[in-house]
Amino acid sequence: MSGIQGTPPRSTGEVGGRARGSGVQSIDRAVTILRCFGPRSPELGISEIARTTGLSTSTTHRLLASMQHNGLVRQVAERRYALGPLLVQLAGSGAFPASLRDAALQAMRELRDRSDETVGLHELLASNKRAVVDQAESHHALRRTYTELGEPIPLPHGAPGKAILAFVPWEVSAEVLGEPIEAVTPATITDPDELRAELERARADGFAMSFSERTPGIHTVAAPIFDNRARVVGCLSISGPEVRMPRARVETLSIDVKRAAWQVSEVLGATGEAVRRCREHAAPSSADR
Amino acid sequence: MSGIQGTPPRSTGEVGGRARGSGVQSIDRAVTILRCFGPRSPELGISEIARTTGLSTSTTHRLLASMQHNGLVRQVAERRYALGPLLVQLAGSGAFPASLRDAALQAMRELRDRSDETVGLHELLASNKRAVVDQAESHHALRRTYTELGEPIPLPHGAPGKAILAFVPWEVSAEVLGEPIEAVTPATITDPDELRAELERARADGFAMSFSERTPGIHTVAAPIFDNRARVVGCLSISGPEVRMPRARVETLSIDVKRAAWQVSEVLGATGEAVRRCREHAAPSSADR
DNA sequence: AGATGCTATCCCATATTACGGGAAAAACGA
DNA sequence: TCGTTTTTCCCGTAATATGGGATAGCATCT
Repeated sequence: MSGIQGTPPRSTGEVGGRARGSGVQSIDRAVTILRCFGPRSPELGISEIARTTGLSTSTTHRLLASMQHNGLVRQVAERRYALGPLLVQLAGSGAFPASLRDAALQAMRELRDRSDETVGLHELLASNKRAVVDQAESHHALRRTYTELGEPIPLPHGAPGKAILAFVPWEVSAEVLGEPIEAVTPATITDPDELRAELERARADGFAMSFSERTPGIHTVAAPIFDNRARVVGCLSISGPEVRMPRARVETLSIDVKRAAWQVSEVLGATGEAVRRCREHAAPSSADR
Repeated sequence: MSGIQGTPPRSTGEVGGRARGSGVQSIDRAVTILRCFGPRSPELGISEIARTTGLSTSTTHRLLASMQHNGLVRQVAERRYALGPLLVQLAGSGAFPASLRDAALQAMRELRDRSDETVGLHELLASNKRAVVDQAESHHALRRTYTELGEPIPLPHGAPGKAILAFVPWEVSAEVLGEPIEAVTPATITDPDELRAELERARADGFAMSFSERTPGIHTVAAPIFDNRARVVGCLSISGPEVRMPRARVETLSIDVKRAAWQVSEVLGATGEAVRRCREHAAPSSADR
């Protein structure tokens, strides 16, 4: 700890505790610094940053100066730094997938190829319904095909709707659950309490299932997609005929859908923590109910 | 050009042509790479990046690997890179000024202190009107004071409205200009053609003036504020009594308002190029009119 | 007011880190 | 199939970034 020599050997790296070997130290460190900023601490001083990152103040100062020069951070006041305009610039530059469709395209293909069942992309509409916005069709002769692209569908019908409904803010789900549910197949869940329990389960598992609830003979798994503001924006689903989709397979596939949906969420800038917040806001804990 | 020696001295720096001395080379270079991505080229290969930045492919490869590791870029396909999720994450993390007010606060104070006249912050509403959302008052005994905070005001009335109207998409301004304009003072511009000419001028100059057009005895300069999607979101204004605000001073102050408004725009992530696009979209060139 | 931390900034000798060339490997196009 | 372009890997080199220390500016406590 004590500086005996003029210049002791530098620490071998390791700033934030992440694994070694990413290549360029300065970039790691710069990102570590950027990560210090958050909703809880939108502004930071140099030594504050130095302490949380474990860097020396000299280094922190130099990095910050360079980052400021490049617009990664800005000096919001004397001895006060905040995230810089470059980030918002790039985020809004149009270089990002403008639509959910673009963001999901690749993941959908992969998911379809892995399962060889039809993959659906569903989007939450402002009207608190959902619409199928894209599909990647299975190659089987007998397969699910979405003919109703863009058509608004009530959230309580089918796995995709349930996957979305489970993560929507509770004010919204309360509103949706307040209205009577039309039975479109014999298996449709019409009892609000039963649906509530189903949603609770979906929230815990991170996916929802449907066995002929909306279309007779079709079984579906769906997992939600989040954006960078921690809101559900839609979901991915795998659908197929009941002959190929017994409960066991549906449950197996749930792992793949979840992974794929999460992959899309990441592209949209979602973070684990953000989703946690979302989950909490969707289910007012038993405390305040 | 020919590699005579084993390792010739490295170029003295200078990647993108920007001035020297920012401090940390790797950060400069990383940002230069990030800047390569844009609406025109959302995906790039390594050698493509190396060519546009002037870096060697080795260096580019190493930097990219590190940036990918940190989420600054992502590999969208084999040999295809795009901007990474970290950017959207940080941009949406809530560490940014949530409101126009927050973003403008500092600039407003500075502008007020420099001019010692009342500075107003105006926001474009969805209803195609504007509202005063904040003010920094002059210290003079005789000064402009906004009493109507939050009140919707038609865009054709006064300098702030004109500054906004001049940069709004032309569909919108066409709609606003289609309706009759109520005269609220003798100086109000009610002739659509006259207003159109005025807007054209404001678009060219980057600011708008008003001499008792909305409130008798008050002269105002205003300059627009843009966001990271290149949309006008509002404007800053300086207002004062006519005795202190002859045309000459108004014109002088226009420089300060413009600078301050631009400063706010930058905080919101606006870029020069984005604003150029905005300007073009606001004024369909004589070609297509 | 004076004293005492704390923070930001600057400078410098040092060697660690990142550099670019070159070559192999892999993908692409013909 | 072969030639070309692009990506990846390795390595010796020195340029680059590093951390310590010193200075000066603030804020808080006594």
